[in-house]
Amino acid sequence: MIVHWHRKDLRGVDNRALARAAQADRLVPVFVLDPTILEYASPVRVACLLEALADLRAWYRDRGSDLLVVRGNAREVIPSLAAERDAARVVWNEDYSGLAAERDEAVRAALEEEGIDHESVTDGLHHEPGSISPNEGDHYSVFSYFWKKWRDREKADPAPAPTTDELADLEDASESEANPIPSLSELGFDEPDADPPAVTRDAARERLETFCSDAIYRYADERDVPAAGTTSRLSTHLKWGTIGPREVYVETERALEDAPDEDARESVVAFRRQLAFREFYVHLLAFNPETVTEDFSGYESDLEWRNDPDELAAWRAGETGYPIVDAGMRQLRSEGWVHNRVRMLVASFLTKDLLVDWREGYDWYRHYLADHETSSDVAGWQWAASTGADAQPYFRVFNPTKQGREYDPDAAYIREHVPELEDVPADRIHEWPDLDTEERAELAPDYPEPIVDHANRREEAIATFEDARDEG
DNA sequence: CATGCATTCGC
DNA sequence: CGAATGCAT
Repeated sequence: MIVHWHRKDLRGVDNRALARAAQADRLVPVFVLDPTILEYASPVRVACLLEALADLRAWYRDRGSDLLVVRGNAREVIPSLAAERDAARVVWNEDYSGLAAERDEAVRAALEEEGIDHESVTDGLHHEPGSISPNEGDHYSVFSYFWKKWRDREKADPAPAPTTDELADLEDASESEANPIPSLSELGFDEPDADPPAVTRDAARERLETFCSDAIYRYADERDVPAAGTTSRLSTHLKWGTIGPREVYVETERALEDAPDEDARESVVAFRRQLAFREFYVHLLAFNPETVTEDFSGYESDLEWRNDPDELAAWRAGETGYPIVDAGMRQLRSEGWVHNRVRMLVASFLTKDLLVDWREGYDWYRHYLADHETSSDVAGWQWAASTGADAQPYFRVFNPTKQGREYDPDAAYIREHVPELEDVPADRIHEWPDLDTEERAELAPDYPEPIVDHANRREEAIATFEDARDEG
């Protein structure tokens, strides 16, 4: 038999390593709850993980098999489990992010020491790092060139799910009873603040099919409007692997065929472009693992971050007095998810207006986002901070007031997340930082005063970045 | 408000 | 080869 080690591929359908192994021998699926990995987790993410595990276990049990859930260090658990069951091979799907890549190297070494065969394949993205590259060098650092090649390259079909016959019969295995999926508190985590949508196969398929039959056709026009609900919301499923990238792409092909007009077709392509962004960032991190903590493109001298603890606390709490910033920061806590335009805008506010080191923002996202991916979040934060691979110019600073007016004209998104402003008219909300203090107190006595003046802070930020550029 | 990246052009 | 071009969530 072959051991399939599940990691960020919590599904039986469209799972490449699983499908390949199934052709060779009976499968024993296993997931390892590794304390060294859990150290970097957070309540909301562990809650998602446990839900997805329970769902996957049920999927296997429906097929007369089971998912073994083992606690311990993967480098010990995987070889010993393979040896105990006399497995011919251990297979898994690649994870290119820093910590996982290190762990996998250690597991490979341990397996080799035991003389156990192993194999890993690319599954979480269409084109693996190194496969899309410029004429010279191993990866692109500018997205548009990457996109041209990604878009035109042929995509694989979804991988078939293993049949009942291909799965090891684990129905009576005492191991299954001996390794119940632990609870959040058993793993030492508090209940999360957020209550994110279900991380299950049914929820993932439902989301994908709903999105690809309707909203995808308006995606190009509406994706930047947080109140419109036109984004796919597939990020959490892609992160945990409750949906496979090939499944998603196939639905975009169907959507393209069914598209009513040229605008709708372009909209489908606009969505694919976002799928490509995700893969672009995986490549960037795979070839630049140090950028998890280091600036991608450094300035001549270190950036003089202000790092004011009170301002950071206000940003975290969603109490900055800038309505759309606060809406985003509160959505983060309540949903474990934030609309992407708002992610960019709150990131700009933290790194530019408040001049707080992007790593602080990254850590906060890492704690609260159910869909946190090292690759996407590091790249996103560094882009916002103008330290990224394809950084926005340092002098480009989001204007939170303009962004609010432009993308949330009716203030529906703001009001949904900032109840203090529920009864304040949209035009007042959008000019909030420019109103008189008395008027603000009258309109929304419980809502905070703006903690900074954006115009001043913008100037100061640009000056700070210029200083870092010139000296050295 | 710049600059660097990736490609294509021109010598 | 270097210059010119197009372009950047």
